[in-house]
Amino acid sequence: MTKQQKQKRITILDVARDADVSFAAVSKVVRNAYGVSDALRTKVNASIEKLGYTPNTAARAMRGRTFVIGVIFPDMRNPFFADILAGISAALERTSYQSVQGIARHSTEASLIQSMIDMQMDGLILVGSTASADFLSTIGQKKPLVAIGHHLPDIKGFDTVNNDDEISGRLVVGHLVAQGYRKILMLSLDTENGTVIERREAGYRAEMENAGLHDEIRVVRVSQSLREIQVAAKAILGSPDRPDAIFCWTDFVALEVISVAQNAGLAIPSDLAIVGHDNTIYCDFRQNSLTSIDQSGEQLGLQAARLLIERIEGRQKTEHFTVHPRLVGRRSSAVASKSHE
Amino acid sequence: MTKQQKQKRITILDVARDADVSFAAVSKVVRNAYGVSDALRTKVNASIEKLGYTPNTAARAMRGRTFVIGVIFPDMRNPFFADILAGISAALERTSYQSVQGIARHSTEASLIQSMIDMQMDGLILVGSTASADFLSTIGQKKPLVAIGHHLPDIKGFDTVNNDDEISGRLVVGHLVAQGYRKILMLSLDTENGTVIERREAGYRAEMENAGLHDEIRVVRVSQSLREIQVAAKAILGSPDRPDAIFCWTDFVALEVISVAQNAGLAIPSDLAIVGHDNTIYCDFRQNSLTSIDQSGEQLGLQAARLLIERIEGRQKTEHFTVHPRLVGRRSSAVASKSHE
DNA sequence: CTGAAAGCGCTAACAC
DNA sequence: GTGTTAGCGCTTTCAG
Repeated sequence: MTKQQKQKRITILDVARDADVSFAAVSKVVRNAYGVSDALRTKVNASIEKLGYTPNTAARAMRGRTFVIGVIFPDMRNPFFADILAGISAALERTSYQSVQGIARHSTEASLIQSMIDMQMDGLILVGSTASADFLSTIGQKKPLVAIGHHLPDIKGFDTVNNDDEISGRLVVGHLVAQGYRKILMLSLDTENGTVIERREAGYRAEMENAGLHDEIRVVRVSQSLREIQVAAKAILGSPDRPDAIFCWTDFVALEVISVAQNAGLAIPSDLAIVGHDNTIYCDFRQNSLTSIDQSGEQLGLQAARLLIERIEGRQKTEHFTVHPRLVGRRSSAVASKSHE
Repeated sequence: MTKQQKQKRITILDVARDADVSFAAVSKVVRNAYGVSDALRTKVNASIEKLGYTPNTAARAMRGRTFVIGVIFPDMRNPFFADILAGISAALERTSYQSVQGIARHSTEASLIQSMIDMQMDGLILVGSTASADFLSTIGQKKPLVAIGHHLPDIKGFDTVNNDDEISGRLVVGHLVAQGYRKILMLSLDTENGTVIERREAGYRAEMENAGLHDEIRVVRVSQSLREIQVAAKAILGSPDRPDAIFCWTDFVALEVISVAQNAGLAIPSDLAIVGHDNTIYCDFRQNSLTSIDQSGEQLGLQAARLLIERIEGRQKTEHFTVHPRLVGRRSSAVASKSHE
């Protein structure tokens, strides 16, 4: 044990002594509880300020709320998640809640969820969770829970916030068809429980049918690994019936496809159009100029935080919130180049 | 309060009852404490397994360690941080410690640190903190603390892990000079307490002197905002004495400069060479082909976690660890194009 | 080797 | 309006 640990921290008792009131009075002031006079409040607040008191969250956790919520991401590399977090933070700013984040891949997600529960967090936001709806329902029974990007029908026991991914797929195909592309392939994610991805694929298929391109429907699913994406992209671009457009499930994959296509000597967008998803900050760079779907991560995060707090404060009924995507056209799909000035 | 909160969780008492031993015995088994028979241990572990018991971190926190450490990042958009986190996670995997993350800009950093202390985390790793050394020393007195990317001389009271940023600067200039560039400008960060950046600048200056390019030394400092970077890049590239090479303090800035340069009709690397820093995953894309400095984020994270745990377990003496950067050459600085196959 | 007992700092009834 | 009191689940002496 280090020497540091032995230092005594300022507790509610120190404040009470300093302000010359009972420690219960201090607790009430801190919690904004009912039944404290202004005089007392002022006096206590002065002492809190003077001593630099902050409540011990762990101790709070043993009796009631911690005012901490946990946010779990599947990885930290996708800049889209930063947008979601920005939305969550914005929503939390006006409340007394704080958030901490955790990063967990599929295999470690359950244990991270458990340890956040063990830390007595008041609620959880799961972003792009690959856990089953059943599992999440079980957790939802124990803790307020909101899932972003997990939209099976008829989910009960926890709230969800989602982009309308079917529309995403439709928008992309509609756009590409309008630009004159026909052989449109979707490069999708090979996931355990990819409900978001499934909807996106469904939208792609539906709109392809709609455009009379039934025979051109082609979906290739690969993992998140850069290596596998590269191999798949090369295979697709090297095949005799090469597509003339590729819709990638997320921007990062699209950027990799651009890279592979350029290495193969293909011109974008004349030989090949590429569309991504999430409209991350990299899309706008001239060297990428990537057409993408904007699903407003900030909105998703904002709504998730709102729903979670409602849950924590007592709502029982399940709610599902949907945001609507829009397409942002850039050069990678033959949209007339727009000046950045 | 939601209904969920009222559900009773499995406690040490339930386990004790099930295993028919005292609850103190269970505590000892869980903590791997000295003085429990194998028979008792087996019995208790069976009950723990059977009941699915996990210790309540908050309750633990009130008496001893939580086995949770907090990691604070300045933002979530730089993929370099993901590498650092990967290193930390790898180091923690073989221990009983877990980590949670927090994201804080300069103005919210102090309060996030405080709330992690309030949550009784056993230690803190600060990545790219912009807080003063004094402030961090104060915190270091209360909690084990390791800072990554904060290398003022003579720091006491907390450990640091750093890339040798002076060498970074030297490597870049040396490389560019070798490639025939002379008018090398550094696009740096305008930070409150940019000690990492200052070292990098120092290396740049030193090597410029060394190469007899004293008169070409030019450092431009801008904030992290995309808008400001853009404006600065345009100004630099539009000026009459445009540099023939730009060293950017981080890859993201370099990518933006590539974008602006292309929009301005400049060819890379013939009109302009660009070098980044951190060797993030985007450097390798054909459309960027960005020469960059690799400072091994994973190594930084690994060492930071190691030092932190040593501190938690009792080390008093301050330690500083340094890793050595290397340059990864790509097309943006005229290195012969390498095939990706 | 095992168990009993004393809190850690706080919240929330409840009593004054 | 304000103070008293009883725990929350656990770790950690200290007796047995």
